[in-house]
Amino acid sequence: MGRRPCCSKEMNKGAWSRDEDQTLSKYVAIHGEGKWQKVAQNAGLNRCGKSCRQRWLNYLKPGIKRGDISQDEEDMIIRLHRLLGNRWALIAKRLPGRTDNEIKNYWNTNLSKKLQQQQQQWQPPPPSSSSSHKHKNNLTHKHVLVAPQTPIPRRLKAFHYNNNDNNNNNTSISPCSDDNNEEASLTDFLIDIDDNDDDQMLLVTDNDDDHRHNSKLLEEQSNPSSSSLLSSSDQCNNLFMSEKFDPLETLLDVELKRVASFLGLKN
DNA sequence: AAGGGGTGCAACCGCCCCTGT
DNA sequence: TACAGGGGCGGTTGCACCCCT
Repeated sequence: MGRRPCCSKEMNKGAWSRDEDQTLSKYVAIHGEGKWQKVAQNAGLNRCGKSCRQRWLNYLKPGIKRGDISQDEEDMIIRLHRLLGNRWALIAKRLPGRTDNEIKNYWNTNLSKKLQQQQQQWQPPPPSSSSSHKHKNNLTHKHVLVAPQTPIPRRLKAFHYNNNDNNNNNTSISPCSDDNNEEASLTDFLIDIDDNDDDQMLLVTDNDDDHRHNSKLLEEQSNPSSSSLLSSSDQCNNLFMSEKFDPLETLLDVELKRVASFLGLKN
């Protein structure tokens, strides 16, 4: 017994015509988004509901930007991808007007190639260096791309809060996964490209100050009234149960401040 | 001019999660 | 609690276009 296809074979497929775009745009403008199966039916589009949704969200929705990804946006994509892996929807949320599909395509066609090139070309600068080093394709070594070393579980539900050593404040937070074999620490991917002038690229480890700083931020946000008296499992549960707390969002906020600083942006 | 290979990107596919019943 | 359907998401495909020979 195979899976039932979501669309009949008689549905239109392939590129959308201008008429179809107009029909869909008009319908959504009047009735709003959602209920995509009904959109397809009621608007008279011989298209799968999913196809309508994708067309609207990726191309027709007002405010969508097309092409010309700026250097700043590229830097942001690189940093976010390092943080999140292939979670394009989350990355897209941080880039106004950009869609997950566009970012995914941009990564696959441009950035992944740069990654490969840089892994071949980049060599660590001498320790005493005080300026950025230009490489081919005009990237400084500050822009070195680093792929996640461990795949992130496709969807995270919560984070484990590990308090390994209370005396040493050696705490860490890692994602909880449905599949223990896939468990990975999000902070494993936090690679800090030094903003200082010493041009050192640092791998953030469980013992790193930045990591502890991020973990502390997570801890404080999840439980402002000091969680130090709670057990690890209680703290994990608190993170999980808090409606307002989104671990990835929080890590993103921390990371975005660093990116803004890195790019010299004030806001 | 032709055709073969490479590239970019729109769109499809299928898995997973959430929600309603 | 179990199930079904819809929606969200990431991976993959297929095609149009471009460039090179």
